[in-house]
Amino acid sequence: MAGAGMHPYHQQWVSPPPPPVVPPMPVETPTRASADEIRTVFITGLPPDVKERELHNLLRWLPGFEASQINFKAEQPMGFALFSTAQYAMAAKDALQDLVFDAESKSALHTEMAKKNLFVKRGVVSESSSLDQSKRLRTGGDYSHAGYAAPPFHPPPAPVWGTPGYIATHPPPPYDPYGGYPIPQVAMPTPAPIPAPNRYAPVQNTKDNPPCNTLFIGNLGENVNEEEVRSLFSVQPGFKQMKILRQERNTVCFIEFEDVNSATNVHQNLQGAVLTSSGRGGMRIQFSKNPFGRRKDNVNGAAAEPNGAPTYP
DNA sequence: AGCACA
Repeated sequence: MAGAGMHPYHQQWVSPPPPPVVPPMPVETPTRASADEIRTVFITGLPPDVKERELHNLLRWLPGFEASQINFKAEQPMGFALFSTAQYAMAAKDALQDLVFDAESKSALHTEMAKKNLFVKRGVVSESSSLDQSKRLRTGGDYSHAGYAAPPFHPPPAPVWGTPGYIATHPPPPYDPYGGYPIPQVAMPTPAPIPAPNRYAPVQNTKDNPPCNTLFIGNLGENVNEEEVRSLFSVQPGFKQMKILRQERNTVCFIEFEDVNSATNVHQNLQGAVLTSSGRGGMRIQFSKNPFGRRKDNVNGAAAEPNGAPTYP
């Protein structure tokens, strides 16, 4: 017989308030937020030369994002990202997990919930008068997610692969940085579907030239349709101009891009692409011996210099 | 394998 007394259940049980959706009035929320719930994500795997701005610009698109900070004191930068609720933080943690932050340095993020919440001061950002840049906190600022602009991710312009057959590839999955992360559907201008040929054929590309901003297209049939060539290349990112050159038995083509990078992408992505009007196999794409608009080097002059000293006209 | 333009 337990003399426990009365059941302590009273109507005092206030149903827990729903997550803060839209407070009726802009109440100054005291920084000591909902007590102990952790709504901060701890981020490692950032490249050593990461800038706070870079992390901030990545995070600012995530729902509920409030502020971020990087601690550079440790050997490796440690990032902290504060969200308005624990759910948002956990969703963001999952969304960022293993995200390739920097393809160049191959750095992928590792995220976990932080041990402590990121402490947000009140006026922040602009006030820290240049004393210690590393302590400056980046807050969510004014860009709420209401106006959601296009996210800063520019999916790599991977053309929808045809079936290169010789490399049994699957079409790369559409790049989704949020990976199943529930974000409001926003009508985004479909990132220019880059037409790709529907067929690729193997191509032996022996002896190429050093990368440059101009591509040499070989193995085009003699009566390939220039417009078909143009419509394929002119939509590739970085395309500047092309020149088709009809020779006796075959046709070649030069394509200038804005930079070596865009040329290199096309060099890879469209290698072996089959044009219907070509009547050959796949096209062979090489880097041009001379970039567009540059005169061929004086072959029997400068190039023969034994010490390699270039001679200028 | 074929590399122009200025």
